[in-house]
Amino acid sequence: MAVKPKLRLDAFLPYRLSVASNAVSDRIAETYRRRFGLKVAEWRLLAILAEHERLIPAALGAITRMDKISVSRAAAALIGRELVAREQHPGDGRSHYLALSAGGRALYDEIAPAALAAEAELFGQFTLEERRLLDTMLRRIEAAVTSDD
Amino acid sequence: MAVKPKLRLDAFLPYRLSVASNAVSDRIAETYRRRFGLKVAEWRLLAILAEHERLIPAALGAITRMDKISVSRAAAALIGRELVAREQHPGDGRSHYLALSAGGRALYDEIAPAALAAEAELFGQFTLEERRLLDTMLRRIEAAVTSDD
DNA sequence: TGGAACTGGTTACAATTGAAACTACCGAGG
DNA sequence: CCTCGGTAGTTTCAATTGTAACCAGTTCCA
Repeated sequence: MAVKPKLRLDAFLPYRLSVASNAVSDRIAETYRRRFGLKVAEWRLLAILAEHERLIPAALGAITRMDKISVSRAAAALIGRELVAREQHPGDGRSHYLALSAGGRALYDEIAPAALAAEAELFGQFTLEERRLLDTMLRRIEAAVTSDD
Repeated sequence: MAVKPKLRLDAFLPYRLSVASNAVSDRIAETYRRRFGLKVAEWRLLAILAEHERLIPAALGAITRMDKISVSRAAAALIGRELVAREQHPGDGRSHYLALSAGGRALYDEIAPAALAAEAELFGQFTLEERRLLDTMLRRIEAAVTSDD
């Protein structure tokens, strides 16, 4: 007869994942907020725009897995602080490009080391090998969720 | 000269962790909500109370890592549906015990297999060994965050 | 024993977030 | 062309969440 697997919340992987992730997010969000006045969503757009020259909001959403409302709001906040600029989209009048301003680039250059330092503090206990493994596992989990929905 | 580590959001572990965790949480939360009308916080209290006979709200908070307001609200919802009952606390008049009612137990018995099935669907691709490794890594991350704050 | 400081839990209000409707625009088919 | 279905992004309104104040009740110590 099959063993009936018993549920224990403490050993329930979705729970463990959530607790660990929230702990990390809270900690890092606090850094962004206190030191730079940015929310996580805003920081993500900044980071992606730093890697991409210019993008339309939909592309930002696809890359960061944020829904379009969140992108819209985060972008509005960044534009309000003149960290990001809007540019006309030549091909499609409904959309527009977003790109870092000089100030946005400067802020990013300041945050990036802080972000890497925070990561190092939290994940420094892991070997490079372990980090790679964790990265791979997290991507596999993501794939499992998004595959069939 | 040292290599200057460059930040790429896609490879940034806190980001990967957050994306994976949110994907899993969203998926599972949807199950609880649609099928049982429970929010994640309520489900957590239910699960812990199923393992513990009776607990005071503060203990529930400590175990589930929820703050006392969330515990209070989730408990109120469960009591409203008569899934959980309040019992007097003999020693301290400010507090009280919470315990599953018969209905709460019955609902839990129904949800537990669904939760395990959801876990199996998302993490079934991992070997037992890998799951143990993931669990350990997540606990190490948690410890790193909570150690020095 | 009688405050003063503290703790557990709840409540009230503000800020954040999410869902649905809306506006402006595009693009295909008649 | 010109309408109709669809898409990009924004706005509005409601629900959720977080923060701060609050009310017992308890503890400590004069």
